[in-house]
Amino acid sequence: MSITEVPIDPLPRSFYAQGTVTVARALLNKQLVRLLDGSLLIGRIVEVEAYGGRNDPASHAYRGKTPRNLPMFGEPGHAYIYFTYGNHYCLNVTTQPPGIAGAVLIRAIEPLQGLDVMKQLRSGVPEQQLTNGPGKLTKAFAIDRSLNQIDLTQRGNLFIGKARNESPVTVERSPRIGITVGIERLWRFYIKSNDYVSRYTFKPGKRRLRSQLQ
DNA sequence: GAGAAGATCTCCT
DNA sequence: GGAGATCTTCTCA
Repeated sequence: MSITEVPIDPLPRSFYAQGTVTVARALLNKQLVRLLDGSLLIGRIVEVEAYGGRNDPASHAYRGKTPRNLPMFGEPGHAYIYFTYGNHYCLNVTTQPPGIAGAVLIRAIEPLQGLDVMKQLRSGVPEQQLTNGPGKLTKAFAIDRSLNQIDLTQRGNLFIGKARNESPVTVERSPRIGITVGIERLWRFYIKSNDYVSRYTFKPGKRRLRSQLQ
């Protein structure tokens, strides 16, 4: 399989240049495409979270520009991939015009193609748990920092496209998961009753003090 | 330079 | 449901 044979066209830059919450909602039901050593991996996006800029205390961009969050301030439609908790990568797509921070975290996808490769990369976990979490999906799709800032509007090794026969879905919203601030905003969006959504009960982040660990 | 926190996952009880 | 693993990033002195 070469990249030109993939039957999905990348979403245009104008799609990502909209408001972050608008893009987050619109990304549901779109397809995440990964070309890995000749294998094609495809998953349907079923859960996302929107993160803003200086006005969003839960966002990496809240305190301004840093080396890590630079992609959030750049051109829309690029990948922002960061490493967290010493173990996991998280995949975001950048939104908003250059200079205005915004990104959408891809929290869960439904595997559609390339399941054998995903199972290998995830050490044979059950199918339903292959990609039902931000750290899980990046591992199943072999997404790491080498793909940070990649242009998702081009037919590269990673992009997001629209299915030709996209069926309508019911979207639900909730507070974002794993954060301790900004939980009053319902900026998490997911497809109702989908088996691959990471969780259906809201759980805020836990603030752990080192002194409490000892 | 040191200390603290973290957009998570998995194992164990 | 709780806690440990693990290490990058950021803040503060």
